[in-house]
Amino acid sequence: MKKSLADKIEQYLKVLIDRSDDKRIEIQRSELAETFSCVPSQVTYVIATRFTERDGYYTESRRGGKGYVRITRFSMPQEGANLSDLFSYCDYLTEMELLTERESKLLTHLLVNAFNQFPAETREEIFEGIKKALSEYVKTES
Amino acid sequence: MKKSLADKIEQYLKVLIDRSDDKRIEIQRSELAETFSCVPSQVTYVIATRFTERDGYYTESRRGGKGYVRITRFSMPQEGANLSDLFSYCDYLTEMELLTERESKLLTHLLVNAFNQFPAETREEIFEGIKKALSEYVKTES
DNA sequence: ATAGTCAAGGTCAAAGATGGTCAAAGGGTG
DNA sequence: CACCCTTTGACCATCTTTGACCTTGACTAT
Repeated sequence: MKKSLADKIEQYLKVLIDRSDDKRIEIQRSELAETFSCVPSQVTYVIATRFTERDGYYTESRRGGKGYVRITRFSMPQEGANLSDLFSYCDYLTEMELLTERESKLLTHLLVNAFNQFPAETREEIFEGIKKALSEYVKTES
Repeated sequence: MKKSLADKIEQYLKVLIDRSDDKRIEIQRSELAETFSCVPSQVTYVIATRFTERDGYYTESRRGGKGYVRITRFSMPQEGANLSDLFSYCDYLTEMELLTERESKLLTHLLVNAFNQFPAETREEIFEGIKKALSEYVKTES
């Protein structure tokens, strides 16, 4: 897939967050713009479209000298999904009104019942795949 | 019988999919149109008529800068039975009004995207499990 | 304290870049 | 000829990139 500038900046920031100790980074908008040779508002755009609460992030910022933008990931990272993780993710999506009660119930039913024949590690991989696909889905679907 | 442009584009895409690792390709509509010296909507036409769900393909796209069209083949000779089975089962449940359109779409997305890291046999088992759990679900839910 | 200056970040709308839709025109085949 | 599939193009929807203008906060000179 060809990556747009916005995609690249998004990825860059997500790697930074992954590497951070507390899933939180502070950047300077203009500095990042400089790094990617773009206008500062491009950074604002990326944050506005890819680091929303829906996506599991919240942001704070301060203007003026020594300003910053802080991004914190509050939802679970992609790795190591387990059943209860996915449950809370479903709950979360339901609260955000990205899934209906019924949809959440359907998913929950599947999660509990559909994969019992697999060993624990396989199930974990399955859950991980579902989680990723689910987060893609809610992004495009509302 | 003479091969139409649409036929050529179809063949071209199918070769690309065959060669791909995961039976999934991403193209740019306008670029492909350029390659075949035709209007972009020709590509849309080919995809709409020859890469349907019935044919065993699933497509997604994104507009705007660096947009793309992604085509996934889910129906490979050996494993196709199950996934397309599940698809038609979803369709069936939707027609019976046991699932909503949106629920069916959500499931379809998960089916196509969540399990690509697994080998075909595992996927088949997964689909089987899902099908069972799904049929239980709709029983309890009505 | 007060006001001025400058260095951030924010907003918003326009322009650019793709893909989608639909209906009309074109062409081949029975 | 009639029908169906193909080809085109005008217009639409969505996502990205850019830039002009606005707001805020820290620091400094008075």
